[in-house]
Amino acid sequence: MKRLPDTELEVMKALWTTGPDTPRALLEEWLAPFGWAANTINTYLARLADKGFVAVRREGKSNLYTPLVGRDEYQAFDSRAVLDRLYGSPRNFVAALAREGMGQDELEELQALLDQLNGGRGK
Amino acid sequence: MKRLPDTELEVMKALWTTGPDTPRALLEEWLAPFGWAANTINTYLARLADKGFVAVRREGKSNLYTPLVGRDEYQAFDSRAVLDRLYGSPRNFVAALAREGMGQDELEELQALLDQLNGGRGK
DNA sequence: GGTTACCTACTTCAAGTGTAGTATGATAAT
DNA sequence: ATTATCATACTACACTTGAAGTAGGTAACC
Repeated sequence: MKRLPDTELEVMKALWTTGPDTPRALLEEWLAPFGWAANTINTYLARLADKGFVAVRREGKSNLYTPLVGRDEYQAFDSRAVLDRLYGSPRNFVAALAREGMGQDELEELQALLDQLNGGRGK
Repeated sequence: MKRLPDTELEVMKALWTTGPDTPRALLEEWLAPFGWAANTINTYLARLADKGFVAVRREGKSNLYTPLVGRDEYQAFDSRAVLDRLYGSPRNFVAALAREGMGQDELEELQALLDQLNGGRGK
């Protein structure tokens, strides 16, 4: 797997949220804020298809694109790539966030998750 | 600040580790594993200089490059960019790592950091 | 049944990245 | 001085990414 560029990732995020969908619907329902031309979405979807991230199927007059890589799967891959690239360990990553000023809410959320990850394993 | 491409980041990592240094020394001492041609380093350093990440100074017969952006500073910026791009919160990022299989050691390190971040704040 | 509207496939184009070659000037070695 | 060496600045070039334009098919419209 390879890391996706920003724009393609945005399209994937839309697909992960909505499930299989047409370019037009994606643009109107999820990607409107980017202000892309209709064709632009098609370009990104074609590239994602090339890379094997989505499948294309003809559905009536439009194409229907289906994600082939799940959000969880991609995140698992990407998060590890992030560490390898610059941080080395989860600890260093979170330390960097802390320096930048992690919100109190974020900190608590994280703590809760850690408790769960550890507690789940039974001490 | 903008996120750096992989190769430029590798050069910055070398500079962060070694401090101000010449291209040749960087290549031989830190970047040899990449097998780059000598000129390649120069290109990356020139690009980093353009972007304001390093300063150049003439030192005898060679150039000496000094990092202008600190590792901590860059990491603080980058880590937040990572969240914005895909995860939304530290929690989600760590959850992704956990799915991918975080090591026991990594987990403990992280837990210790969290204790410290929280404990330091009293309570 | 020609025009309109929409859709996709293909092409384009500029900027950024990965990687290095060439030209040129200074230095060191004969 | 002449030549071999090395460092730097500039140039090159293929590939990727961000963004969209164009061409050509099908369906709907009147």
